[in-house]
Amino acid sequence: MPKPLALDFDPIARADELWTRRWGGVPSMAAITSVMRAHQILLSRVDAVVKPYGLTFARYEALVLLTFSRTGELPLSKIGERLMVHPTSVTNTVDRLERAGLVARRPNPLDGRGVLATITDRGREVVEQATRELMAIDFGLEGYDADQCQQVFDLLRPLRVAAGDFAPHSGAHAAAHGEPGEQGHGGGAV
Amino acid sequence: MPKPLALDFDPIARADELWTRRWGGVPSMAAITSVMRAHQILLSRVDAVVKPYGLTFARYEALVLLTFSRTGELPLSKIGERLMVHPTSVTNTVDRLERAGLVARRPNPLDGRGVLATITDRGREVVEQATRELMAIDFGLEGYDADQCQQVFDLLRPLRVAAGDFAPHSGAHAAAHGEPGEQGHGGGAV
DNA sequence: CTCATGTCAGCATCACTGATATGC
DNA sequence: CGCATATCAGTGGTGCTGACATGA
Repeated sequence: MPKPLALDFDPIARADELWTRRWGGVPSMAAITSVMRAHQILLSRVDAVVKPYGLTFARYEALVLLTFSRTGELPLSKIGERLMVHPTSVTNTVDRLERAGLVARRPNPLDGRGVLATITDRGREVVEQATRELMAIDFGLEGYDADQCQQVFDLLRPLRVAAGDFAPHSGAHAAAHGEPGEQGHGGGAV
Repeated sequence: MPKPLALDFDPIARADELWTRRWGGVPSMAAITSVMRAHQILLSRVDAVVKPYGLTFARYEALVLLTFSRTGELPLSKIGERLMVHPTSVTNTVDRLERAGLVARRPNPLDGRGVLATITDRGREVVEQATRELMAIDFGLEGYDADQCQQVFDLLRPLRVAAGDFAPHSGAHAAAHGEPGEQGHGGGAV
């Protein structure tokens, strides 16, 4: 469980030393590799928790998003927009959830082209349970207090803004708050 | 290029509001989704830069690692260790690089079981060029100054330590420095 | 007609499991 | 012998392009 500790030094720090000698200081290299590795660690943790429910973190996020809607259903296009995933990925995600009996598809009565994904009762149960478990491990961020989590959010927010994810409206309200989301790691920006 | 701005609100911030109402405050949710999205943005940026060279960021990292070794060659096992990727992934990565003529394989003279990956002259040229381009865009972190990059590194380091990536040796030396690395997003820890 | 929505086929990358050959 | 070093086959998840049918 402790995992033998592969290295006796920080590989990112080590690489930076060599990098600096060769190409000069590049602080962004340490930052991006840190993000890459953090993503990998966190994803493997949450995926492991959610796996027994036949879910991946991406599918879990979609399910959560549905519980956030008043009626428990959303057009697939909305899902893709909020989760920032490619339309074809939404189709795929909903396919899996549907086959697992966690959501159902039905035509959008307001738009003949569209399709609504509706969360089922079983879907709601699964979300509740999985969420409890995920909260129990702080979504993989055990050891990080509220302030540190807030720092992560604040620090990475400008990147999302720069990528055009959303318009940083008037108030820096949200930023000064630090609020989690059901969003994700889906489609490509930039 | 500016990308129409999909949303007029921060989806992560929005989700947190709803999340808080439903399950109570969970600061880690905003943090993890921020990391997920940041990973996606950065990866798409660097991959785009490196693509013309027939590389992915993962392969680029492996190539850089080779240039860091005195002789320009490393056992595949070492590569996997430093890049934190699964052995089978290393085989795959080296396969691609070899087919592209950027590295060559040869048996390890010191260990009959092992294989060395050696960077070729062309591999060195490609690394130089790709690196120049990546540095020009700050590895996707344009807009982040040295201090902010350092914060990202510092903030995520405890997570890597907790995952058992390495033993945080005596001095907080490295941490107090903030150094980039060629590391990555390979195999799973935890 | 143009545009949006969703689906499908297909391709590339990647992580991992399990089995295997080889050598320490 | 047990263990380490690759490799190979196969699976699953994901992301994207291109093409398409349908309807606003």
